[in-house]
Amino acid sequence: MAALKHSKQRDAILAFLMTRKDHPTADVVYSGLREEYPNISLGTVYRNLTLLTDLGQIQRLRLSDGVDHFDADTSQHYHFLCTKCGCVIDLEMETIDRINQLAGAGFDGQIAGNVTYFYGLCPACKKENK
Amino acid sequence: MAALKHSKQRDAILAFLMTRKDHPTADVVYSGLREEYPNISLGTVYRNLTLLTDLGQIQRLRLSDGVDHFDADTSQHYHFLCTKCGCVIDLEMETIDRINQLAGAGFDGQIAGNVTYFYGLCPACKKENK
DNA sequence: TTCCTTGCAAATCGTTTGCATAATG
DNA sequence: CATTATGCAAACGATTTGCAAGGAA
Repeated sequence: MAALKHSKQRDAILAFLMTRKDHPTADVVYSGLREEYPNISLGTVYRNLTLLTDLGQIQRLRLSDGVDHFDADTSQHYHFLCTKCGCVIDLEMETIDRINQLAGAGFDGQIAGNVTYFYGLCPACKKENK
Repeated sequence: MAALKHSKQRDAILAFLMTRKDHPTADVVYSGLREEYPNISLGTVYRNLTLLTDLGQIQRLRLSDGVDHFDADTSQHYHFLCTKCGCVIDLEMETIDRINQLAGAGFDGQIAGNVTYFYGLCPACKKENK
């Protein structure tokens, strides 16, 4: 198994993610880091985002917008995707993991977990829509 | 707005989808129809799957495996994705739409719905794993 | 005849990967 | 020195699209 070496880029990527709670995409991370690291490449960003995800230091959000989002908050929590502006917001709510039991009843396989996120209009778009 | 015309290909795609409950991908639909329609193109399959989805005649499942699956059953129900073999199975379970209320409490936006699916080992892979 | 739909191929988009070079331990 | 990480560009896989020709109303 690979013997992880330190890298400025990886640090910068993780640091960048920790400063934001809007769950940026790889491309946003890339653009955001271009200023401080003009030579950083998209490949490096992707490689490190995947690595950090595998290490459990960040989490990858795969919503239905077709682009992966990343979140430095690895605690269990739920997300909201705005169908109008596409923004992703954290939701404050209790766990709903008991739905796994509901799903498991009458199912012969083994339920390991669920993927759940909510959609609709974010506060800003809702206000605008009036 | 376009004035929908009839097409054999569209009929065949819908019919094919209705014969299967394994939630095939566009490519599987394409391959499956090649026998009866040797000249059908992938583009046509994609175009019609999207059209049928927009018409509400089928539903598109966007799971975390990176490939869209399609389901001719448009009634509300839940899906299970096997993390080992990648198969997609329907789950028999009551609605969990009340989680929308949980999500909406303390959220300023408007929750329109949720995307939820379960994952783990399907019956076959579970048995095999012993 | 109108114009929607098709087949085909090229294009797009997000993401991954090969390779030579740079950086880390 | 042994290896991992990087930058760059090319490769990828899924899906979309432009266009000329075919088919439905």
